[in-house]
Amino acid sequence: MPEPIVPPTRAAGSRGPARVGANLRDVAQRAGVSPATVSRVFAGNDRVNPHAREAVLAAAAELGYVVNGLARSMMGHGRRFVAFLVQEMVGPTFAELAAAAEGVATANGDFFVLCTTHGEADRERELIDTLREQRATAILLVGSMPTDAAYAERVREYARDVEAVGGKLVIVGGPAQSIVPSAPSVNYDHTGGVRTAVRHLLELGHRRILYVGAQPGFSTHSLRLEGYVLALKDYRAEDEARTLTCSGSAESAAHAMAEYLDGGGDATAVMCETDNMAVGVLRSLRDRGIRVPADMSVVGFDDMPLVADLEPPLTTVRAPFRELGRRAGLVALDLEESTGTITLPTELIVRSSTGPVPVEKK
Amino acid sequence: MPEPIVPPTRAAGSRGPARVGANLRDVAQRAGVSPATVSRVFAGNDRVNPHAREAVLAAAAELGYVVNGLARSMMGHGRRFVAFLVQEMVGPTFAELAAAAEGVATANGDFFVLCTTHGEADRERELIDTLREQRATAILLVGSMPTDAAYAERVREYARDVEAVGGKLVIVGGPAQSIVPSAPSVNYDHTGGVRTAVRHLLELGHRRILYVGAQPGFSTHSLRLEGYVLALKDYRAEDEARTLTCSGSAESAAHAMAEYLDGGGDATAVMCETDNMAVGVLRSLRDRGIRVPADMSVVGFDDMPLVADLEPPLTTVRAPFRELGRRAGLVALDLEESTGTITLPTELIVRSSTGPVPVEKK
DNA sequence: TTGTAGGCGTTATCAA
DNA sequence: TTGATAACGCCTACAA
Repeated sequence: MPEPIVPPTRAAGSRGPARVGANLRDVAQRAGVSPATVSRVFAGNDRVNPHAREAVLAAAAELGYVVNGLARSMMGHGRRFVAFLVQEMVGPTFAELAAAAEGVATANGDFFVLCTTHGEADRERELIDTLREQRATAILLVGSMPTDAAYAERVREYARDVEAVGGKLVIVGGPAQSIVPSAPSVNYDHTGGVRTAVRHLLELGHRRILYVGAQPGFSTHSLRLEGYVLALKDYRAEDEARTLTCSGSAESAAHAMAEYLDGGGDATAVMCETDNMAVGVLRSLRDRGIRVPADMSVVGFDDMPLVADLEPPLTTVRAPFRELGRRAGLVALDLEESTGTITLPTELIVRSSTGPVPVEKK
Repeated sequence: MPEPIVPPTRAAGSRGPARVGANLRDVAQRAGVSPATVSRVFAGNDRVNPHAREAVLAAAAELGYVVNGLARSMMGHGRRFVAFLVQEMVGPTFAELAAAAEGVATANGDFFVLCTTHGEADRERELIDTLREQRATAILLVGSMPTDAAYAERVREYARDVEAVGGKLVIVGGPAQSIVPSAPSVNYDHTGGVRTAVRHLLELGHRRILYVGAQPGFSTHSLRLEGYVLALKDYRAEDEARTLTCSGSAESAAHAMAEYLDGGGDATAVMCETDNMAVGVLRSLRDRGIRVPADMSVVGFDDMPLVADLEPPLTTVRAPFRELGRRAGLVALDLEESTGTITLPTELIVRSSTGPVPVEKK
């Protein structure tokens, strides 16, 4: 007959927080061994008498004992956790990137914490401070970032502060070169991707190619725009450069494109900084009866879900978001050594939204 | 002239883990006060002499002191965290839902931990155990779940175990009724959404309406299919029921639909369990030159991004994922009281993929 | 208002 | 192999 289960003993004259559940000492007492032995059993590797081990396990089961991970962490033996700091939890880039990084962390028995900054600097700083309090193993700073010197200095400060509490800052998908000597970064070839896409248009005979972008002063914009400029130079067509700026949403791109067309814009092809903007551009074109690609070619960037199902299916640049997330996770948890910048390649996916330049417009 | 900064003192004969950074005692010593005073300064509310406070703050700054959140949590005064358990970090439902729940947690100064189960029961159990170790404040079990009794029992076990360490289990977007007496649940009206959509088709004159679904034995399938059945009954058309099953991806839906059509299927409209399946169905229809909605009407569910940009724009049911996430976060952190089931309404978005039944086929 | 002392739950060391 | 003891960094009741 099993003994009645005694509620966890509360130390006499206790003044600590209210206890919930049993602790290691409770188990030890019930099993008739010392706390150290119980610890050894649950830590795993240590040699402990099978007889004692069994007693401990039985007592633990009866008491519903669950190791306290917080206490373990305080001793430096707990699970680690990586934090993922992103502007918004949306867009094509987010899901795959996060999923891959999470996969690495979880597979390693660690945690994945998700935080959104909404692009606000104050919030970003607050989140980093909070994460420092919790002794985050690593912080992944993800996405487009301001390219000015002030922000670079800010990031160096983040890195310094995070390192001061034993953490690590990793820059993901941001500027081309790490802006912090001590912080590793994982990135993909924004510039090369756009360059290849624009060269594709040039090879089809286009010369008057419009670039539709957003967020001047941010890394994604600068890097991708640079690809456009380089491609034009490759074909000695730099004089034909023309650009349009919008806020980044499909709506804003549609609006900007409409204005461009109504203003007599003469481009025969459009390179969009993101698929989202390409969707807006396509809308605008459809509204005006301009056929794609017969009258105008359109290229996007990201290869987000469903763009292959648009009418016409969108030609776009695919970035290796899954691999990016995986590598970022690996670097964050010191499963892959890296101090510099890792840059992953991009790939042009040619579908049906691009075609030869219209003859009458050549 | 500032005194040289002394490295954190390591207790003589220390045997604990390697220390990193300064602790409360270091600050106290440098400021010439007791640890209790420092604690009071950083805890915030306590009354402490402005003079002493200043000294403490100065010492902390010099030492780069950062409160140890882990130690705080052990005392029951740390930040809390809610864990989000989902099968996959993809799909239309995920981003908005997670973003909203994260927003609630972060706004409250708490954390948001993300875990994917990949639909594996073992992994789910492991994750919950790990989360119990870390004393998660709440665990959000998100998405479609098996409808069998064994799984219900399993979830009851989860709830019991989580509660035993002071946590809380919240069921989000799953079965219609909470399957655990003690666990609150937050859901939306799957059944009503499909029922309204199918009634919309019936009102347009359709009778032979095909239902395309996935994952029999899971809650999302059962609940949505039930809406289809009810709508047919509403119009005394239950004899016209016909269903198709696929794995859930657009590809599988396209394949299933192709087989249906090639087999002489005579439906004039299709109700798809998800937008993803609708995309596949549309592909299949386009391949065969079947016009939508002239020859066939199609309805989806989820209103995922871009379905308004398909050709034709998709009629679909929108679920309030953002609100769902917000409420789930609120309930998880006890910011909203709820023990039963919260059910949010859905909305039919009529676009251009649905139209009157073709005359010759009536 | 401040300091002292004891406790939160764990693990490492050292002696038995 | 086991147990006593002392950390880890923090909070709080109580006394001063």
